[in-house]
Amino acid sequence: MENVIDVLQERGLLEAVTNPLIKTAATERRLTVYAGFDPTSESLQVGNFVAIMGLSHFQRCGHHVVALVGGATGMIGDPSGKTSERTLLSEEQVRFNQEGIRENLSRFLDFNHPTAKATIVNNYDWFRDFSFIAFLREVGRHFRMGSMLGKDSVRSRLDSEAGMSFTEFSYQLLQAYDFLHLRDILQCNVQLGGSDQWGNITAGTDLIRKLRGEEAFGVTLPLVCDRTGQKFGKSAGNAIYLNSAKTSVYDFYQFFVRVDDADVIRFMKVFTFMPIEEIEDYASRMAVAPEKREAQIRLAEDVTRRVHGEDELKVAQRSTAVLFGESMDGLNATDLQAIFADVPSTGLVAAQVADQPLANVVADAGLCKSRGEARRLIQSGGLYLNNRRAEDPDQRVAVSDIVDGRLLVLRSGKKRYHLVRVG
RNA sequence: GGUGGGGUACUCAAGCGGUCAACGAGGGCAGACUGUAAAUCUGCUGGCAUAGCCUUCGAAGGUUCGAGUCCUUCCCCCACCA
Repeated sequence: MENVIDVLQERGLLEAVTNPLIKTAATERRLTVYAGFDPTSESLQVGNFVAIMGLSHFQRCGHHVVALVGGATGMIGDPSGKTSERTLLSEEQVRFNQEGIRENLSRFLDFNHPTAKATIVNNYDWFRDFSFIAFLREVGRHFRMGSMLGKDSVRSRLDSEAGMSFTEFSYQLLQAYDFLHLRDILQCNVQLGGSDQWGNITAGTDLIRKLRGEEAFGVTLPLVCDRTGQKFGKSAGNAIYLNSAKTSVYDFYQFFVRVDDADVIRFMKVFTFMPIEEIEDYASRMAVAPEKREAQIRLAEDVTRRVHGEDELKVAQRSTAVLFGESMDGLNATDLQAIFADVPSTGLVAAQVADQPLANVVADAGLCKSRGEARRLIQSGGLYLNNRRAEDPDQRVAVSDIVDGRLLVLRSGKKRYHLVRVG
């Protein structure tokens, strides 16, 4: 069995460890590692993928893994909303989101593995009945102000204009306690997290050392950014989700197809299990013929297959072939519907479409935020109706534009498609 | 609690009573070019029934023919002091 720390390092997935002894520990015994996920949405995002891959590598190397849903910490983290209703609603929402997240995770972690077990827990379960007074007496007293204030996460906030509330300041105590609790109930001895989690993780290892006299480990993963320094996982300002109801398989696939040359090799190492040699092979071929974008296509294929399955991948690939290929003349509504199955779509009644100003239809369909924006898009030549550029901002949708009386294909720019179902 | 500074559009940031839907920069969107690229150049970037109208400058009032700009109260943030 490979050493998981070596594997992470080789793939550029290792930022730092709290204690180098973890490397020998990883070969000598079966570790139990946990990573936390905030249930702020019913679906994880591509941004969470790094941590998932991290856990996955641990499990593949024979260690136990624990995915923690931050039901309690998630509630603290978000200060907006109304206090009285919020707690109850959030609890339901968190339960709901936990299922979505569990579903996401089950595609990557093996919950039925005979030896390397995977578990999912929710920290709300142990924080719910933990009173503030009890928490201060049992946990708070072990934390020193000096070290709490010394954390980068705290200092940078205190130095900024935004400042920091006590609630946010206390967050590190909650996460430290999570680690301690998981150590007690599941013999968890490693915490995995993004590099921004360093302070929270060391708070946990310190607490365990102090109260249990044991050395627990922390491993941080690099924050994955693209070449422009943007945090990975956003497309046009929207997060890319792992759940196809929130981000269509087509958009998901396309997101990876469009990865920049400068990032694609690194992303292959991070987001796939492809052997390093094979990845290097793509790197050398890309150096010769970058315009073929073989690496991007392979990356998109690999990730889409693992997240959404073979069948969904095929549909996305077929859609891509048509959408970036020929004109759509000669295709009927049924063909189009199949091809555009994964393209975002909106249902509108016939009266909202036939003989209506194109700009209104575009706005109503949700392709643009407002009619004014739709008009500007048409004026700048960026709007296509059934793959033909719209020329006039005042033009109306002709009945003959509606394919088989059922469908309208809108496109903004070169690649953002939107389907209107007329019914 | 005291003193001082500050809250302007997605973000940063101009704005010294009318010429402010609000300079500029970044970001975003679109066009040309291209590899569904990068770089570059160009246009747009509050809403609408778009030569016009409506709603915005922390909140609410007030002064004024007219307020993002002046006054009052309140809310929030920052710094220093306690």
